[in-house]
Amino acid sequence: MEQPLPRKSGRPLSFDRQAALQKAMQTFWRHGYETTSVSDLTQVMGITAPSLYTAFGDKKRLFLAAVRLYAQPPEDLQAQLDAAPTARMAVQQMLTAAAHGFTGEGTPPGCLLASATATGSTGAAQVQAEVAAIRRDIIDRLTRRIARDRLPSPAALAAMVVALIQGMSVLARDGMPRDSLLTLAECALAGWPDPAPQP
Amino acid sequence: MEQPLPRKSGRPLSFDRQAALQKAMQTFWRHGYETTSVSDLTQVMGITAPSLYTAFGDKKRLFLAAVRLYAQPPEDLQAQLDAAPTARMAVQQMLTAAAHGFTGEGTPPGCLLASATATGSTGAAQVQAEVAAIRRDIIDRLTRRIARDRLPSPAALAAMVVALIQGMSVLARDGMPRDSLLTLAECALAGWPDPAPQP
DNA sequence: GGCCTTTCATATTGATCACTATGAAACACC
DNA sequence: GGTGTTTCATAGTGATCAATATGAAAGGCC
Repeated sequence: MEQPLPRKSGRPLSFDRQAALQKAMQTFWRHGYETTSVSDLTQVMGITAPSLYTAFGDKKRLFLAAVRLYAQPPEDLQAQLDAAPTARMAVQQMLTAAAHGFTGEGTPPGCLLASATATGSTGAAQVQAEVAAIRRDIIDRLTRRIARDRLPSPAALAAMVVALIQGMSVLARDGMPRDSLLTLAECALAGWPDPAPQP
Repeated sequence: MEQPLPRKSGRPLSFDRQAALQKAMQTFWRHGYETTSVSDLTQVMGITAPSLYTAFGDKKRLFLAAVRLYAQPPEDLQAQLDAAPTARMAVQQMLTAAAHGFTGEGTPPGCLLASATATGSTGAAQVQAEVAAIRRDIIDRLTRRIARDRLPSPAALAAMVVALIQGMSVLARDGMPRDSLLTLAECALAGWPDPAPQP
């Protein structure tokens, strides 16, 4: 995190920085990056605009901090992929987690990464690119995991899984219930290719 | 269309209404609903704000007109589904068309329906709902076509296909080339269930 | 040409946008 | 208590938002 080092002196923060970031994340999650105003953020975070700017820099940096809070760290995903006995089970785990995460009771529907920067003005191109890089990283790691199992066309399979997850976010936002998303994922996994015979 | 009937008298329109709507659609397609300003629209449509408002009502109605211009009319989709020899081939047709449509040379990447209202402020809820209704209609029609082939869990299969298409839009926006999207779709279709034996 | 209807270009509306200048207030340290 | 540092609340910055008021201009119809 780029969290500034704790000051040696001066008036202390009057709010919980992490809790405020959590609130900001949920708001970006529900309403998107550009379609969330700083006024929305200060209201939900319970702080004033100057406090927001001194604590987080600006709206863009606050969003990126929210993304880092939302997204699973790359090393965690890698550990999950490595720990899974097969690529198929790793994918099943990812799909199930997505179905649950996109339909949480206390959280907005869908996936922050899928929706928050789905569109934007030209000024938001950099933020969009950073989120796209996260998706690419996920596809790359999943591709390598699938290749380890010697399945055919691992890159296409990995891209298919990520596309499916991002699309599940759209349907979740449309109101599709968790059960439907889970059976949907089950259907997709039913067609997963059989492992190649070991030499 | 809610296009107003041609006036009997008065000063004629000085611009091509359909061409202007086409330009507006492309802009909403690239930059989204709320993240496209009326100023952006007038600039790209080559008309002034009062002309836009007299010709299209307001920003919301202009967007909905752009959506109707973009989206395949329901009866066209139904005709395609009915004409396809199997549900599998209908799905293959949809996925291929998506891969091509999301990576057109002269058009923005991705799918207008998938991205333009992916997020938004509370004031855009109605517009989001109208786009969601289009997706639901597609899922419903595809479900019935799959059920006609007596495949297992047609609703889940249909939802999976639509999710995949919406996710392909995300990857297309990330810059994924057409070939990759096509092989991705091929992978998904490889797992399509076999038709049940005819009684 | 004169009348009616509609669209035109110009200029603006109040609201909201992201962001900040200002000075008082709250802590650590001496 | 005094000093230095940082955050606080208040208020406001110019820019841009969606949407319009205004009156001139352009056509059909008589």
